[in-house]
Amino acid sequence: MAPRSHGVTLEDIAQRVGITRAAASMALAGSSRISEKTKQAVRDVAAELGYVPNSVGRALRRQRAGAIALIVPNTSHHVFGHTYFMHVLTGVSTSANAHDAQVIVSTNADEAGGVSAYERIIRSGTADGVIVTSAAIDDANVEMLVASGLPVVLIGSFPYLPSAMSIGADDVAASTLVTEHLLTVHGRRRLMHVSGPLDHQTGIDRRQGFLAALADHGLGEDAWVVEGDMSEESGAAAVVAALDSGRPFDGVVFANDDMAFGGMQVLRTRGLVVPTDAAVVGFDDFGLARTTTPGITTIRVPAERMAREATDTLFAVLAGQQAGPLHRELPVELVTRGSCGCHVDMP
Amino acid sequence: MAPRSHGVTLEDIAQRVGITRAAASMALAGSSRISEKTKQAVRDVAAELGYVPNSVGRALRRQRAGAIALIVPNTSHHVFGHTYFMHVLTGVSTSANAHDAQVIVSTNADEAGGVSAYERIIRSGTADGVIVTSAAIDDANVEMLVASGLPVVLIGSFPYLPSAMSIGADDVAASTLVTEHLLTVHGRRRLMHVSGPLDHQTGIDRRQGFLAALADHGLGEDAWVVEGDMSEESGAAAVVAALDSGRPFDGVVFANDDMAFGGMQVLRTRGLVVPTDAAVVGFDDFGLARTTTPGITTIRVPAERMAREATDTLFAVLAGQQAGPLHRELPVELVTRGSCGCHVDMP
DNA sequence: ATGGAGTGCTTTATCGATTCAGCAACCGTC
DNA sequence: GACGGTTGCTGAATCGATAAAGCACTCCAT
Repeated sequence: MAPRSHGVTLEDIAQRVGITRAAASMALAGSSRISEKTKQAVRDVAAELGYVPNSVGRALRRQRAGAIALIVPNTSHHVFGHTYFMHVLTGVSTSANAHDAQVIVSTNADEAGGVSAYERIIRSGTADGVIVTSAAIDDANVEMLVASGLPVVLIGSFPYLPSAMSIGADDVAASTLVTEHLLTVHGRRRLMHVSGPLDHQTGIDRRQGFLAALADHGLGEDAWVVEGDMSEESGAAAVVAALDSGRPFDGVVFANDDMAFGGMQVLRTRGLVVPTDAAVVGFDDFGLARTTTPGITTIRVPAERMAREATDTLFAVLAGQQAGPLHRELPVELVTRGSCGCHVDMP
Repeated sequence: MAPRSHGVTLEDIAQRVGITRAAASMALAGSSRISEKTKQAVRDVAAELGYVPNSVGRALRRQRAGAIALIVPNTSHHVFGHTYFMHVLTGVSTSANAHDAQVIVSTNADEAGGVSAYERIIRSGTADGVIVTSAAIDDANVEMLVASGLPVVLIGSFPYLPSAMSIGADDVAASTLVTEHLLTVHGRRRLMHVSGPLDHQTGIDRRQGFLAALADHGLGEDAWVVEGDMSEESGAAAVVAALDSGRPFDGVVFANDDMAFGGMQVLRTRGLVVPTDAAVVGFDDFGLARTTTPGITTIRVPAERMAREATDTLFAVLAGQQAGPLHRELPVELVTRGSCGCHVDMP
């Protein structure tokens, strides 16, 4: 690559003002050891030349990059192409802006050389800390990263990593809540659950919430759970298999909205009406659930807020203000729409 | 902030092997001036210590950051929360990964001090080049950035910036294509167009395409165009106003899918059936159009590919392989669904 | 045996910003 | 008028990696 077009350095300013780099630096930093007259002169010249401190030189000297990384494991590829990620990015970006830091978005694409992207980005000094989202349970990299003592905050729940910092949502309670809704408000009794992948805590917790609700109603005996992968296709496939099995059901609790949408399409194709023949509920409310017909009753996951608070926490760690491990779970909200029978859409 | 936990440096390796930093550096670089034996020793120690080159030191010395920035103007705030951005990020990220570069995502949030975020990020050496997306026509920062000679590639069409590099889609032809579809295939004659904001080239071009199609059919005289802002709400508002005006129409060409969705909801609320009473077409196909009922006939904009090619071009510029200005327009594709009358959805 | 070409490293300088120890000049004070 | 204290800067070192020049030493050809 060709070298970057040369910028204005402190040296340029110093020469113009007739002082040294060091003095110019102190002047711009507002040191009390520099005369007001010189400070003003330096500021004037800096403005005139359009001086912007070279962040690389500064980072080297200060031993911190002024940037944080947002890492998305490639294992959960569907996540990167998902609306969820936008919310996360917005939250991370908002917090980072408030802390004058850059955001580096990184996928865990290259695994060569035994050093994971997680480690590489931190050890290389490119970023001062990391936000990790949608990590699988068996992702050894996350464990390694947390164990290494580098500043990391995870988005999600990681009960098997007690020393990690994380901000999640109360998936279990939320899933119980939405299942209860079908049981209590709509009197459904034969529910199926299409779970997320069970190597993600989200998949486990949402299934757990479903099972807990059934148990509360004495329906725990023969709970019906099918594992999906959060994709629209897997939701559709689960419903196809359920219909073909002949086992009756009057409601389906999907672990996310994408699968719920896929399932609803199959139901419609088979001539079944949602919610009359089968009520449907989803999870996430990242956008899709609002736009389908009928709208999908779901749990609103505050992804942006989770990301923002995770990032705020990361900056607190970087500032030395956050000591021990910390896990927060943000409250979620039930959003009722047409798919459960609550609101009848327009004719 | 507390200093970053100290990493392994070349000095550590050099000491262990019994050579100097410089030799260690050359060894890892594979220089022919270092004996095979020493090279192997250095590689072994580097692996053992988990050495990762400090990207800041390297960037300072090499005078390039090894990172590019993706800038989204805050003026078009709705864009950041839009699915479009995901596609762009995916494309940029893919190309950057292939070039071993980091991606810095930046909003143009802070405008303080007269130096725009655009300039700051480049002048500070944080990024070697910039991808700018969704810039408004009157965004002086983009002009300044392009004029400064810094490596920039724009996503979109910027006919008023002839010296800029850009990759866009042929919005005019595409809009003509989808309008033609309503005119020719579905025999509609009274079309309304809800445009995007006319301070974006996209808004102008899509309107232009609509008008051209009407003119081709001798309907150019009293073309009906309303300006929206690409939001669902503005699409809804445009349809409300149209219905209330009493002026009859049998089809609406929206400049994007969000507005089409908003419009369709209003039509349904007013008891009108899409496409029977009014055909609807959108633009973008970033996800929404596929999930509504009926599905929205639209133009598929290859956002990810645009972003990928824009980023590839940026790297070509950085490598000095791309000289003159360049503007490419990628082909778009008509995707027919239920909202125009082409496919009847399931009962 | 002597100059030229390798070979394999070391030394030194550099990138830009920042920090810390100095060091003049000047001030007031007893 | 010598002395402590301030004011306002300079000089040098540092962060980590790397490029270029330099310097021993070996080897081969003439």
